[in-house]
Order: sequence, then C-alpha cells, then structure tokens
Amino acid sequence: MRRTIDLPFADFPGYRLKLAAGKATNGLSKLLSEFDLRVSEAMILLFIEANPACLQSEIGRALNIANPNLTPILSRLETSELVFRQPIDGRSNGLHLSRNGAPLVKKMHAQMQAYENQILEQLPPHLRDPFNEALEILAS
Amino acid sequence: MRRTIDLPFADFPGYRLKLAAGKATNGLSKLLSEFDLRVSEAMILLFIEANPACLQSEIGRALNIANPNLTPILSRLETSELVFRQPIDGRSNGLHLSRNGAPLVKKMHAQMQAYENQILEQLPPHLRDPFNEALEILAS
DNA sequence: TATTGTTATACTCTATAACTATA
DNA sequence: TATAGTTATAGAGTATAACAATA
Repeated sequence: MRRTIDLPFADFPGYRLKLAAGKATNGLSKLLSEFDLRVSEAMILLFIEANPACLQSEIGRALNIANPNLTPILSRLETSELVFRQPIDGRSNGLHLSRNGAPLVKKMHAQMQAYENQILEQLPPHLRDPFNEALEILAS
Repeated sequence: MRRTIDLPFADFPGYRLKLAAGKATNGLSKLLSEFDLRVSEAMILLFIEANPACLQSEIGRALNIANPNLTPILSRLETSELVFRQPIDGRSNGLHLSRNGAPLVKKMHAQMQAYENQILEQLPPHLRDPFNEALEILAS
C-alpha cells in the first residue's frame, strides 16, 4: 500500500488558478505548434490583426511585454514573413500582417477562438457566467 | 485623443485565467520575498512540512517539477539550513524541516493561508462556490 | 524631456538526454 | 528492470540598465 501524501496547498485559489491556467496554456501551445508559433507570438499576431499599423510599444503595453523582449519576437515574425514594419516617422514603425501572414492569422484566430470556447464548454452552463464574473474581478 | 486599441483576446477564458493566476502569483512572490523564498521553494517547504520524511521524487510528482530541476532547489534549501536530508537507503533520502526551518515555515504557512483567503474574499460571497467548482473542473 | 526602439545581460521556470547507483 | 538522484544543457518568459535616435 502506497504511503498517503498530503497536499496542503490543494485548496489555495492561487494554486488552482495556476493549474487551470497552465492546462489552458498547454493546450493552446499544442494547437499553435501546428502553425509553428508560440503563445506570445500568436497573441501579438492577433493584436496586429485587430490593430493594423500599431506600434511595437502599443503591443508591449497591451500585452504587458517589456520592450526589450518584444524586439526579438517581432524580428522573428518579420523574418518568417508574417509581419512587416512600415515606417511612420524616424523612430517608430506601424506593424502590419503580410500577404502571407493575414490568411494564416485568420485561420489561426478561428482555431484559437474554437479552443477557448471549448474551455468554457467544459463547465456546466450554470457555472459559466459566475466563472466569468469571478475572473473579471480577479484579473483586473 | 488617444487611438482606440482592440484586445481581441480579452474575452478568452485562457487569457483571463493567465492574468488572474499571474496576479495571484505576483502577490505571493511579494509576500515570500520577506522570507527570502521563491514560490517554488515555499510550495516545497509546505509539502515537506505536511509530509515529513518525504522523498525528492514524491515532491516532484506532487508538484509537477521534473527531477533535474528539483535537485538545485533542494540543495539551496539545505544550504540555507531550512531542510535536511536523512538517508533512508543507499539511493534515497527522507526530507525534513530543520529546527530553524520548522518555525519559519509555520509562520510562512500562516501568511500564505491568509493571502489565499484574501484572494477568495475579493469575490462576492455568491460567486465563491461556483468559482471553486469551476476551477476544480478546469484544473483537473 | 519624454518616447521609440535596441543591445546586452541575467534570473526563473521548464524540458530533455545521459548518467550513476541502488532496489 | 525500474527507481532515486545528479549533471549538463537548452528553450522560453521575464526583468533591468544603458543606450541611440527622434518627437
């Protein structure tokens, strides 16, 4: 008989949030690996899709990514020809999806939306609104 | 007037879970910095407190930490004299809180518990049970 | 003076392969 | 043959300081 193990933090809301978030992120990573994208890259692509001509600094503020960490990510997306930079003035560039990038992001967006819907559909219907309300409070 | 920014993923449950989990973890990190501990170290200490003489491999399975990553963490906790290893047989050691470690962990445990209670108390009472139920489903 | 963007650097967490020693 | 533990290594996320160029 196996020794009993105690998990003293099993009921900590923070711990359970982290487990749930990790599970969601892992599933998303798997989905995105078919597009050869990481989660951070996919979020950035969705942001550019929704906000054409946005600045790198706007992405950083919206997604809470520090500017020094954004530079290499955008360089990769530019190298893989999903995104291009269009000079606005001497120091800033508007970011756009390329002709290759736009349809790929559209397809990826649809799959991400379906995946996120599945997360919520794991819950019985009567828990969905309360769960969203709770997350709204805890995430703000 | 500032340009309008669209956040196409603002309603993704996975994204909001990650935000909420991140906020909880940041607060916990801040609390633990007063003990000069990181979150992973604190979890391990709670586990040893609840399961004296546990093995490193048991910690790894319970907390989902790969064995190679556990070795340096436990070495640090041993160096800072919070934990000691007691040989069980030729290949495994039972882990214990030291005389210094036990009271410190007890104090830290109480503060962590209070912090986690505060997270739930941010929610209006009628959302707490549904939120816990939902997390139970999504984290499993 | 504040903002945009870059480089360099470092720390944490996570992941895998290869290994020793023991049961 | 399976398990406990270690070492080395690498990827990804995150953080800060210092800097150049521009508004």
